[in-house]
Amino acid sequence: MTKAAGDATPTGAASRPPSRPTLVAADDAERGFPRSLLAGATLDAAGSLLGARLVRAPDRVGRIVEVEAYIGAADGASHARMGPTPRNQVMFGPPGIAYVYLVYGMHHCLNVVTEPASHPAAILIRAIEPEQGVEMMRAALARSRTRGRADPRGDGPVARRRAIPTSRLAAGPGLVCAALDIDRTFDGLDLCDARSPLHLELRPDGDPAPEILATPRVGVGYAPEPWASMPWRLLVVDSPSVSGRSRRGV
DNA sequence: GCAAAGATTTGCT
DNA sequence: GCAAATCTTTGCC
Repeated sequence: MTKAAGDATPTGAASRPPSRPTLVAADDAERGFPRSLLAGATLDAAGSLLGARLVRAPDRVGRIVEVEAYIGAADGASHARMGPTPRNQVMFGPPGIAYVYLVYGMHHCLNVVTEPASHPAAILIRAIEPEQGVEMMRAALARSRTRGRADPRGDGPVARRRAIPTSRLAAGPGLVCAALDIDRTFDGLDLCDARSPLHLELRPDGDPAPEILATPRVGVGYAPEPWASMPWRLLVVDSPSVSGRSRRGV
């Protein structure tokens, strides 16, 4: 009876990894995001992703403004440092595939697998600037926030909250997934295929190349040096949507 | 089979 | 500015 109709959250599927969609389809680079941009060096690919669009079909779109690069098995901060496991196996596959995992037991994180198969690298999407489907993002965010929470005061958990500025709806890796309804069922999805419910689109022609700033990655203090200090968090300098609370993006 | 830590976010002091 | 919430995955006995 775990199949409740309303909330489709597969809480009971703990003992079994979620079924994955078909891995790499034919080469749809012509219509989707060019896989070749993700097959090369991860840091170059990360630069290509800034300014690109993340599309959640049918109508949610955001401009990618912050990413982090995890360059391979030797990277002491990467999940790939432990070798292939049930969780990270898609990192060891071909580029352009989504790697989605759960962190701290509650937040999902979306990565784009890079470099050829057998080289386990990926790029974490840390923040997007909402462009379309803002109301749907807002609703999804509210839903994820109140999920499973009691109502201790009785006046509604959301009642006292102030409205979140649109620019901050997806200003963090967990928020990106919450706003776009991304969970582990998206693990293994082809992000280069324009038919995927979640996919990438190139930066529009009229869009100028963003000014990029590099800083150390966030939350990787457990990693040995030099990995913990490598400036592999890339962000768009003038974007109001980069992660961080009251701090500015530096 | 059990224990520890985590690529985060939020709310309160 | 600090600590809690929450549960999966990994590492070790």
